[in-house]
Amino acid sequence: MRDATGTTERRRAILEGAARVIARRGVRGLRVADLAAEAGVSTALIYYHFKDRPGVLRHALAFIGDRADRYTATGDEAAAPPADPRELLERTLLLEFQDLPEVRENSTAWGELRAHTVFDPELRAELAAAGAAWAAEVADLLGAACPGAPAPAVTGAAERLTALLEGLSVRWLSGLLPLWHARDLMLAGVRAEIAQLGSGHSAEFD
Amino acid sequence: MRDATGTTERRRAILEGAARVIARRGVRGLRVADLAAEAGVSTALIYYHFKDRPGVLRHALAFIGDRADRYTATGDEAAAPPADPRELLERTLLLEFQDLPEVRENSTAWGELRAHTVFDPELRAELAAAGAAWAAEVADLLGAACPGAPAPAVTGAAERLTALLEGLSVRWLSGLLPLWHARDLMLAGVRAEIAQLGSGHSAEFD
DNA sequence: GTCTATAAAGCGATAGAC
DNA sequence: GTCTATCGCTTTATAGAC
Repeated sequence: MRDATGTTERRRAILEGAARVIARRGVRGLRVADLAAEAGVSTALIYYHFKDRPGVLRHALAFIGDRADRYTATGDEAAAPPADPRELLERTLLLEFQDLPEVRENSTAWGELRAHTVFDPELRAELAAAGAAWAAEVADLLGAACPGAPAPAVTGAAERLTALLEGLSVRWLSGLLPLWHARDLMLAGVRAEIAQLGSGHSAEFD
Repeated sequence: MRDATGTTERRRAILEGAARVIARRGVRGLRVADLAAEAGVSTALIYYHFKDRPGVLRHALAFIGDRADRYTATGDEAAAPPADPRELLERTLLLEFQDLPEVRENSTAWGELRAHTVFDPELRAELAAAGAAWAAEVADLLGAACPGAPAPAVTGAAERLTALLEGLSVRWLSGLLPLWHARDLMLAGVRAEIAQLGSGHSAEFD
């Protein structure tokens, strides 16, 4: 029995365990034996399904990326009324600042993926693609919030907001910044960028 | 023979090697044997000088932190004329975006330290202290650039700028963002924050 | 597909000579 | 202070039974 992504249930259980172990110990702290214990299987089964440790990592990070897409996308159908574009943007960005296991797992894994790519370019392509998609989504929302702003300025602002988000996220996850403070700083950052875009000067060029 | 910091030359050579290895493989990728090869000494000598692997890491990170202070501080005496506060701020922040071995080593180690603290709080205190000092320095420069701005708004803007800097830095170091683009985005971020501070609205509160 | 058992390698750390 | 040699634990990965 396979689900939509072609993943058997056993494989899925292992990948869910991997997400939990990565959130707890990091990508580089993941031990195959720990993962086996977490998922309630033998180490041999993990090698059977994923070939080797890098294989586990690749699939786990893809799995985590899919999950993130899903909870990002459900902003549409869920909760509150249409709302204005700015509020929609703020709500989307704040989705990353919630003290829920799934959000922590995704954010932690994402940060790990970035940090790991500094030393090992192997996953760079996937990271670039996912990051570009995410920045484009933010740019769309931002463009809707600032109808008159020139496109390059909007793109730049979106890149800054996603970079800011990750800078704040790692501070929160490492216990250096309380969650509420991270959220406040994120919101203020959005407002500063929107004000700049609305003022008619491009933030990108002199 | 000891230098000003009480470090023998041999110890210093090992720590410089550690900075290089950390820049190449990360804090968690540092192997004592690799470091020994890099520094041209035996592994035993490393244990003789630094007791164990965490000891190497502690001293290496302190060493790297000192070096960073030094090149941050030399902005005063060096190069160009007094310059206005905004330009001084911009120059200070852009110091972190240079393709020089020492800067790469420092930025890489700093990012590693942050990422590592997500999973191991052991170094959290040092990280918090260094981060707070850095944010305060940025806040001072920012305050000088925006004389009328309320202190809490300046503090918040400084926190965002340091978070943005690290978010951009990791993208640069992982090869996802060309250096010039990271620099442009950083400058635009500074300008957006300054514009917001100058406009009279606090970015921190509604 | 899944397990138990184990080989093989990696790595931190120490002993002891010089 | 510095080296060579090695110990012992941890971790990846495979063999082979079921």
